[in-house]
Amino acid sequence: MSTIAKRDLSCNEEESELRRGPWTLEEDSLLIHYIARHGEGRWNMLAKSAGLKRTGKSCRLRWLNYLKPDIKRGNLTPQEQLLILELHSKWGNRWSKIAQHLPGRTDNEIKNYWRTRVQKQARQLNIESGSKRFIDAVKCFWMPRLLQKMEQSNSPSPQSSMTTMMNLGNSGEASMSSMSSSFNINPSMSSSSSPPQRKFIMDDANHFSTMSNPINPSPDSFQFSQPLEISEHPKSPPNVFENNVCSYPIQDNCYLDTNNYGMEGINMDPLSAMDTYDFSQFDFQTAGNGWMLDSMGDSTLWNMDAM
DNA sequence: AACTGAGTCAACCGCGGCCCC
DNA sequence: AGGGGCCGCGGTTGACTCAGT
Repeated sequence: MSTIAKRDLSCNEEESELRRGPWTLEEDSLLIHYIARHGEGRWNMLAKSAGLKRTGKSCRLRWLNYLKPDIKRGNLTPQEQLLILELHSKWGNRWSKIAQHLPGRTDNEIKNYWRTRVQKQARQLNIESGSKRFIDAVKCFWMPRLLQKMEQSNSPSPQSSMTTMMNLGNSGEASMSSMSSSFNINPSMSSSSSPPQRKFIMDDANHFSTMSNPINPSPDSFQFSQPLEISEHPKSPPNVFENNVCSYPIQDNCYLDTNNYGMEGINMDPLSAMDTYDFSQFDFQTAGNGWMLDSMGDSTLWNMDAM
């Protein structure tokens, strides 16, 4: 008899005993109290000893994904979303590995986020998630918008949430190490009285930097591990997807140039000429990339509020 | 108010790796 | 070496919620 058949048999034998479906409060309470007394692990034995008519697997899942005290509730923050996008670009669907770098978030939650939010965007763009084109779209549109959202939510304490993000990243090997980045964000570019431009720097050592004046740096509160990097931005309407370079304004007030899968290339220098820029002016280089324009012109896509 | 379709997320399932005997 | 049990991971499902009509 095959292993699988044996497994099925053993499952059938116990099927009448075992409960399935949503957990009740009583079951939750049993599990919580048992783990409080005896600790977690040995899930099959735990299930029996605790008097739960559940499989060890089910107990483990319930504990790790729902009952464990340090689990965070609520929506993923833009910082967490950004980290997920970055780590997924590096590791793919290694949800548990990604989750290790988002304290309080479970692999299940991250996986659900990816499937319901990220893959939804891919479907709407009519592209395959995980494809080169989709990765480009994530890098060129989604990440910068998250960054901008972070900046907006950061004020009046601009570095706090970014610092949080970097701390998250410091928990392991991946962190934000690939995000040697430099980008400027000026959310109020379109207003006549622009606030001081703020520039963010991320380096290979997971150090995050911010400064109010990139020309004459005066650090707000940060450490440098490398000389400040000041990115240049193009002064003319960009080419799009030429030699796989994604280079165009991402919003009225931001400009993005990326030529790789990391965030190394992200520049979000405000570009005053882009204030009134209209996506419809774009002359895409290749017909094959028309998908991007079509979809990006739709303001309902890549809407961070919907994430 | 009732219906419907889309979105969300907890839970289940199958598989593979690891460890012990 | 290999069989069996346990554990963890990633994919999938289905119940529930909510917004739109």
